[in-house]
Amino acid sequence: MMNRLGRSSAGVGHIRSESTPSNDDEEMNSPNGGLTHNAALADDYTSAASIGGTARSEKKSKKKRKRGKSSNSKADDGISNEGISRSHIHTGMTADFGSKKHKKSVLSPLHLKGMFINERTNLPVYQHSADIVHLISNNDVVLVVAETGSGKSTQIPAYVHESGLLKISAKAAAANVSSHLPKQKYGRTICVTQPRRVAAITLAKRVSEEMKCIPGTIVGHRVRFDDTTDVKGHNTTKIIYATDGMLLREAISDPLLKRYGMIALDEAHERSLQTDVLFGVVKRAMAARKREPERHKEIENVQLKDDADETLYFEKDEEILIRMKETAVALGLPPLRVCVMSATLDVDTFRSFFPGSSMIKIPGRQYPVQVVHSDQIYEDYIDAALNTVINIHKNTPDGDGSDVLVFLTGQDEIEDLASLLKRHLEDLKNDNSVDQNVKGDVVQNIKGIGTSINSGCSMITNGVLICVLYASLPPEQQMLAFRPKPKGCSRKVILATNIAETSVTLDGIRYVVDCGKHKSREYKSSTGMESLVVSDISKAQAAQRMGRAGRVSEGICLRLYTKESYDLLAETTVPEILRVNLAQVVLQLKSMGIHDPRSFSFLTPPSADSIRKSFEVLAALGAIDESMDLTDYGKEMSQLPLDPIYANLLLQSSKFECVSEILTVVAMLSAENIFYHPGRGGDDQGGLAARGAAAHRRFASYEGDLPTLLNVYNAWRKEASYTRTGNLRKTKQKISKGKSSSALLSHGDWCTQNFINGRALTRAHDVRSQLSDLCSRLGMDIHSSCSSEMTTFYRCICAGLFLQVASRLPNSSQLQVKKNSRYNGAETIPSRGHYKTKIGGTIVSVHPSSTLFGRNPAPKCVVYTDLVHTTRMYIRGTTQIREEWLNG
DNA sequence: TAGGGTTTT
Repeated sequence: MMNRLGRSSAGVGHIRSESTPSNDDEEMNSPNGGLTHNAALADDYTSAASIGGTARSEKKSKKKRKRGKSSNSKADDGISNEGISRSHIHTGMTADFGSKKHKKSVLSPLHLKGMFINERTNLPVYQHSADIVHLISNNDVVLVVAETGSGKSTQIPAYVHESGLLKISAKAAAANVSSHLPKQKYGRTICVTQPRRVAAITLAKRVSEEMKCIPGTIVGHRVRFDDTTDVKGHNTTKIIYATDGMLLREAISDPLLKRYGMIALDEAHERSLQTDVLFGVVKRAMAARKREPERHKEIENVQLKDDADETLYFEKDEEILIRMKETAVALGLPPLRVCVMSATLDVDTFRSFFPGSSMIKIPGRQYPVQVVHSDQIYEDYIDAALNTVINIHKNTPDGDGSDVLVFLTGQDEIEDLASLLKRHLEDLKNDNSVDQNVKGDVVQNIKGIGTSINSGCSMITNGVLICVLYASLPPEQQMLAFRPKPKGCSRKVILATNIAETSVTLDGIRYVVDCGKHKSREYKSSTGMESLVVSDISKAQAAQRMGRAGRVSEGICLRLYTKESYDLLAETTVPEILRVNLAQVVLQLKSMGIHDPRSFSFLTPPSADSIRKSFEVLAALGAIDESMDLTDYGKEMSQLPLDPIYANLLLQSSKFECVSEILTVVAMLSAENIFYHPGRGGDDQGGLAARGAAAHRRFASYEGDLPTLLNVYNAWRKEASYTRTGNLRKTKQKISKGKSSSALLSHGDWCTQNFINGRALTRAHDVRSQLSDLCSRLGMDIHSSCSSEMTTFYRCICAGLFLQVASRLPNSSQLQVKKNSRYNGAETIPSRGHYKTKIGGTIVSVHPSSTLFGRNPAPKCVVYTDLVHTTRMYIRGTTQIREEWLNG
């Protein structure tokens, strides 16, 4: 840390302005056709650019901005070079229009009902509204490539709805098949899927307002614990914004997705696990609802080997598709239209997945962002980030719209940089003799967050508010980054993980500092081992980070890596489906009637090994039988929105008569980040880390982490009924209607005192209620409890997690270690404190966050919830068991 | 001796 302080002159001084990239439209975010927000900002722009420190870069940046326009329009044309249907931005015409003449270029404003007509017609997407509707009406699949701010997510569903397209096609379909059918009830609704809850909720709200309807009538959202659709009756909501996981759930009971006439898969470029699975599910439904009687060529991406079983399964899947088609015909289902909405141009992937799809590109409404790469490779990017931020602060005007967003990989780095920045800003203050009273004023002016200023890592120094932002930070401390700057504070510097890439939006950011790294989860199916590794981001992520500087005005993105390093980055992020344990996905697919997930049409097929491993787990849990068919038990498991391991644990609890306790444990495991661990990295004012640890110790169980989670939940509930009895009763009523309890059960003080994440606990509470309902429906007695008879509880944990057992190694033996490992050249180390996993035989240690860490004597045998590789191999979520329980 | 980010009838 000290060496960082001592090297304050390095950093941005070495960053030079890059010449305009001529063939890379990610580099410059264009001013778009007809929208000019940029001209007036030229002065600010050059002064900001001068942080490079040379007259050369100033001149270049002016030139660059000019060239940026032309280079971008070139890039737009470049799309058609991808071999996709040609799309001209200014007309929106595409070759897929075929012979039909296309006259109207936009929907008449009269077509747009409700409020915000001006706002709606000013959006870039409006210029293409008629084209989009036309494309959607004439193609099964339309790919809309549009950057942030184009209005695609709010407008396209509304255009389709307002055009009456789905009504017409439904009627037509009914007429074609059997005219005696009553009023068409299928295929009338539009579903827009989102990877995140918040997005689904806010989009639905916004579109309701725009269409001047009460939320839940024509437009509604459907996310876990919160469903505002169909308030007026059965299937009355016509535009549903749902999380993709929610639509996936729906597909389990209705693989034909009968209700929907169009499904829009938004944020497709993010390639989240659920969106990826949904691609295949939607494609299957589409194939089944297609009107042409082609029956045998629908399933693609099949890699058949000379294996009788696999052929058998393929035939089974084909039979199922034929049955789905028969159902679709019998019900008169109209064809399913699909609209894929993506911000990046990974068109080859989408195109080969949906052959014959057509595409349209719409400009975003982003201000241009100048990208500056560093001219050297930094070994210590925290140091480089520190100096870059200090240089920005010293050399650019502050005030509104001058905030800085720094992307780092994790909490430690963030806290580290926060304390370094604080010290440097204090030094600056002493140098510049800034008004010493400012700091005091500022703290007084932030109402309701005084405690966070003192207790967290966020702080105000020299008129600069340093905010930290990462997922496990309690919400009240996250809020600091979103609130307007307090009086007397001229600049905000936000230090964030990739939570700020997509999950949250921050206003007023002008400078983005990007370290070029992120932490990502990887999964090895061979060992069942997860690892969390720091790795390079992709170009798509770099563009996403850059875009955060151009939301409200022109911005600057400073990359702490060279242009050469940038060029070597992968184009897109590895899809999640290639990086995670697929047991739950495979179970879901099986329960949708897909016999062999290897024949399932994945956008990017996961490795056969990964699927085989999932099969092994499902077989071991009894979810599938020898012929790989779903068992009754497997069907029950698929009803529970849990990883199959936990679904099994929960179902086992009936036998042990401790359903109540296991419900709690499983719900707590579903909610991440229950414990808040403050201030390890930064300077720890008032011994926060120690206070946090002491608070957590009060809940610790001698037997391990799962009983500890039980203790936390029970303590929280006790607190809840003690302080808020009235509200709690209300909450229960609310939950029974399927609504979230988060508004009423926060228990902020209790959580703060105990360093517990209140939001996570509230979520666990919601999950628990949902799981209770589901268990009741499965005929379980949800009130069955072992009360103080904890041995039954541990036996149940053991029966549920029997695949995740590790035994202590004898203390006397020695372990071989790899050369150049952290053990300083030693070839063997004492085996003390090490465990060996029962399956896979991996040598692991108990994770330091576990209550069993450092316990003396260490338990002989444990079950664990996670096997992770970080700095070394760890088991987390450990609980002591007796080995003999494993046999019965 | 240490936890990127989502999400599920």
